[in-house]
Amino acid sequence: MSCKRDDIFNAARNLIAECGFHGSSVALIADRAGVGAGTIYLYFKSKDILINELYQDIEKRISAFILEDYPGTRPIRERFVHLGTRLLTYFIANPLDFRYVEQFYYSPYGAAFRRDRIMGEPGTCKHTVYNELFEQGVSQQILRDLPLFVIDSLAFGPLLAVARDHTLGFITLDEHLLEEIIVASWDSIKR
Amino acid sequence: MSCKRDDIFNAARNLIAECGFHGSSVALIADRAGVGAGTIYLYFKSKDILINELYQDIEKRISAFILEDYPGTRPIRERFVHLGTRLLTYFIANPLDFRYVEQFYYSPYGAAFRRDRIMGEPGTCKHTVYNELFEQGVSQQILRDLPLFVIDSLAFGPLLAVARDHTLGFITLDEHLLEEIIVASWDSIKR
Amino acid sequence: MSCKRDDIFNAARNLIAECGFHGSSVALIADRAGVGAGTIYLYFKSKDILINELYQDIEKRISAFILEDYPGTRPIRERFVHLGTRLLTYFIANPLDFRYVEQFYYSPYGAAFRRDRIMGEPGTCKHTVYNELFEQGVSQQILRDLPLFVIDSLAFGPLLAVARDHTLGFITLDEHLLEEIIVASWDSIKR
Amino acid sequence: MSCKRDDIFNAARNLIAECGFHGSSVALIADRAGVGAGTIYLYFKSKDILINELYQDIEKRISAFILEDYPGTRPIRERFVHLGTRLLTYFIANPLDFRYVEQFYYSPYGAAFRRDRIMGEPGTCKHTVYNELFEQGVSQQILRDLPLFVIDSLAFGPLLAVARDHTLGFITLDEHLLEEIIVASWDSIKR
DNA sequence: GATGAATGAGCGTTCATTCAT
DNA sequence: CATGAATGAACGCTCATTCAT
Repeated sequence: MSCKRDDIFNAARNLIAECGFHGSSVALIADRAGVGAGTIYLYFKSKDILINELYQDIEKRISAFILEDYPGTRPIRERFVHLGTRLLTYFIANPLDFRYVEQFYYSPYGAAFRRDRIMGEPGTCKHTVYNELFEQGVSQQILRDLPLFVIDSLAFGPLLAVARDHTLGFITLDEHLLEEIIVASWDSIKR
Repeated sequence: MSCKRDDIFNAARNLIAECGFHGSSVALIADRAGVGAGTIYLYFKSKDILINELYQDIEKRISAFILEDYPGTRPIRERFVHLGTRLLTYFIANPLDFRYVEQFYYSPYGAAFRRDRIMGEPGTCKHTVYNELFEQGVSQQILRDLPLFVIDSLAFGPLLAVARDHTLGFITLDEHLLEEIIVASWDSIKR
Repeated sequence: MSCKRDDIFNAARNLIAECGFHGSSVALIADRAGVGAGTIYLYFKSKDILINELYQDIEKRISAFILEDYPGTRPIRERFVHLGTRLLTYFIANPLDFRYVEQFYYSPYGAAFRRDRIMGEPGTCKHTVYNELFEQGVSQQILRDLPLFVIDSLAFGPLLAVARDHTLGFITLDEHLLEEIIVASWDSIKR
Repeated sequence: MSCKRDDIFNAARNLIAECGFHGSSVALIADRAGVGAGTIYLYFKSKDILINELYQDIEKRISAFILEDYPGTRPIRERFVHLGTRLLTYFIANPLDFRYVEQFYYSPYGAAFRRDRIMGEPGTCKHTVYNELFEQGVSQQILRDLPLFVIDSLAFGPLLAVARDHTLGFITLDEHLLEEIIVASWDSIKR
């Protein structure tokens, strides 16, 4: 048994992942979700809001997945490997989520979203498990002494790039390759 | 003295960099370029063709810039540092080019463009100065023994990520920071 | 009680009859039909399709009208008089239908339509009640021994011409005049 | 040696005959005429005026052709046969003129043109050689006692219809067939 | 005279959104 | 709650017309 809100989420994600925002009209999303076009507006005030809430929904699921069995008290490196591995694993298992996130991230939607999130934070930067990890790593002199944003980019930039190669079929990420990539990523941030 | 074609290129790049493809109608581009809407069609057969030619134009300029003084006969590492540094330097100096390229790259335009380019190549993969460098690096056992696509992603994924942070104003890339980032990137691909 | 599809049909016919295809934009048709411009596309995939379906609709109504009480077993002459009279009567009663059909027929739309129809026919030429009549007439040596196309043109060329004069107000076709014209037309095809 | 005005006339006639008014932009006409687009406006105030003047030009040439050797003092029938034969002969020899005239005639251009011509006449109807002929024919009780417009339509309706069949390739008008058609046409107007 | 680059109103069409049912 | 017919503003694009050269 499914609820219409989820049907809409799934339809929107699949369609946008495949066809982009431009190729995904509300009517098409409604069609694929098996609901009337008007119904979408019962659950979301506008298409933009649907797009944003869908992103946050996926983010939440990703977050939940990578935090499963998170070894929060183990060494920095082990924790990083866990997070990186889980993230890549998630994207490999859920290529549509990856495609959607990517489309969102690099569009004006993503720019606005990030700007809002950063503006909305009272502290110096958003507080996530990554940031906590990187902050500790820097202060313990395990990671390079670089701004958190930079470490973030060094660490996840390559992971997202290989995830893209994988979803586009340019490479096939097996467990072994995945491990090597995580290690390489670690080597770029560790002191 | 300016020519209308360049005015249109600049207006399109600036507007799309800021507002995305969706938010950049032909009328708006024409307005900003200070020309009539019809004039755009004197220089470009369609909006799509304008978008693609603009991308190729920027790519050409980037390519010319990073190949200036390229030390093609020096060690792998030095060559890599040159390329990475020049690339980031270009993006810092031309943030609108970066925003445009990024939007293009992750949109259906970019997907189609890459598909065409890969299909059009007779060899196994496109031949660029990067690939040559990475191929040599791998065969000389200076770089990790990973698929070229992966090395590419490891090397440039983080560079593009920090360029993004910079253009969004999250960090400020000075010469020193830039150097550290390039080194970090090198550390993730070197053996 | 009216349905929007019919409203659009009527508005399109009236406007095109008066102003031609060129002078009948979708916006104008929608206006006259009392619907939004987008509504037209709920009922017709494109303006071209609207134009073609409208023609076929009128053709069907004409066909139904002239075949009413058709004395299919009576002499050739009587049958011809029936068909000619009914046809002219229809055009007199529905001058907008006549103007539309005429515009359609002599435009590229009509050329394409006839081409398709002739191509689509398995036999040597389209089978209509006219052709059947003329074929019989020729083989029974009641009509001149001329190609069917020619008999067709001899018979209907003048009828359409006088219908045109009537709709333009140059003449007024009363019952008596109509009868004389049909007889004249008959005289040009009979042996 | 050719003059630009004639080049434009020819290009316009050929293009419109083939592609209709809709498919014949000023730029295309200029191209085919081998002149600049602006040049057309040196010779014609607007596209509409070009179209109308072109029609009148063709009409004049047709008129000149059918009046060659016109046996103005011979019996009505002979004169009619002359006019009809010459008219059909002209259209067979100049199919592009026929196609143009036809397109013009049945479009709003033609309707307006005829209306203007009739309005412009102080007498009951326009004075042409046809009308003179038909008037005499009626008053001498050689032709049916019908309004001139009707005789006109009876006489020329079928001729134009067979000319159309010929230009479309449905029939081939040789000298013999042509003669039979003229006779048939005569039979419909003669008493 | 002759040009053709430039224009912008207007085209056919799409689609996010609304609302009567 | 749910619908989908209806909307009209906005889209990409065309083309008759103008005007600086």
